[in-house]
Amino acid sequence: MVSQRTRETEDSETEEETVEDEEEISKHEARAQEELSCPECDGTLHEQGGEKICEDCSLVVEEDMIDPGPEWRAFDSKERNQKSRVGSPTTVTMHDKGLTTSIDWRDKDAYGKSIAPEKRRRMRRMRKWQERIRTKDSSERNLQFALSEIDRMASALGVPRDVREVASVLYRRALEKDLIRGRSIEGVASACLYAACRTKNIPRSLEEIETVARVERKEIGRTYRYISQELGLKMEPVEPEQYVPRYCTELNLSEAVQIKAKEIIEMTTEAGLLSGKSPTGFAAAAIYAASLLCNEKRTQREVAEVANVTEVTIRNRYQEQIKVLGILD
DNA sequence: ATGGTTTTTACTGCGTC
DNA sequence: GACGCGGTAAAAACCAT
Repeated sequence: MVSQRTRETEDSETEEETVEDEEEISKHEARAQEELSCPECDGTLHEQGGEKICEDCSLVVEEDMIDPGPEWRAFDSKERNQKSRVGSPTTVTMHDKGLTTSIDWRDKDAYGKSIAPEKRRRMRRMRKWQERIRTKDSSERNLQFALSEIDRMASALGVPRDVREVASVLYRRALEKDLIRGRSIEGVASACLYAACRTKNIPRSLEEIETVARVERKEIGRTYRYISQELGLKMEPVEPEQYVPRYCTELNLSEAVQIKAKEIIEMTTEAGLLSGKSPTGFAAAAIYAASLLCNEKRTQREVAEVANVTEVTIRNRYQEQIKVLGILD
């Protein structure tokens, strides 16, 4: 009831020196994107949340893209030179951040010559210990399993890599703070992924997470709330707009409907209808209404299906929305 | 634990194709 | 008659206290 949305400026830590370089980077990105244009209207494509979206008509051109960019961030050109690149980048999605030393099993030296017998014994011992250290204790194995689970689920949902990284970091922090105790690894991993999606503005609803997770929604939600509180994650409520492009493409609706739906959401949100309501249902109702207005009607059932809400919810939101809109138009 | 709010479940009636 | 749609009541889920 009091969940009126708080528009906070998040991440307002803009340091002066970084600015020009950030610009340079974004210019570079823009150039890369200009080569591609929308098949429908030749508009510029814009990458957002693992989806390629046309800026003009909001058509989702490509989903589940692979993020080819570097996983590190460069804050100035010096740093960028340093970081780009020798060897594989470190990644938090591996339990040892991919930094393991691996010792060859062959008893040969760097020139391929056999190693003297007395050294061989030493090598063998080192190898053994290396393996022991790699998966040191239960928490390491725990992490290993959890991170592979996060990766599996993220792949199944088709979320980009940076989200997985965030999820991995969250899991590590949860583990450090000993928040896993008494909870299933699966549950915490799912919750971390859900949280990561939200922080990265790539909305995947709990329902969607549930389809790939091995735990039920209730537990994911409960665990999510717990860890987000314990880790001090400041989450803003999900904006209904974020669901619009995905739902619309799933329903084969045109860009006009998307724009209309977003309009409806904006106007009705102004009027305070969103407060306390589920963003998915809200978006679904707006899409339904927009589909009617644009003569591309979809049934309530169809919309309800893709949005994972019931028709009743759509009806209720829809009624409220058109009531407000009726006064306005 | 409790109470208030929202969503879901289940069911009914009405109009249309 | 099947289907879409609107409405309702009761159960379930959710959330803050």
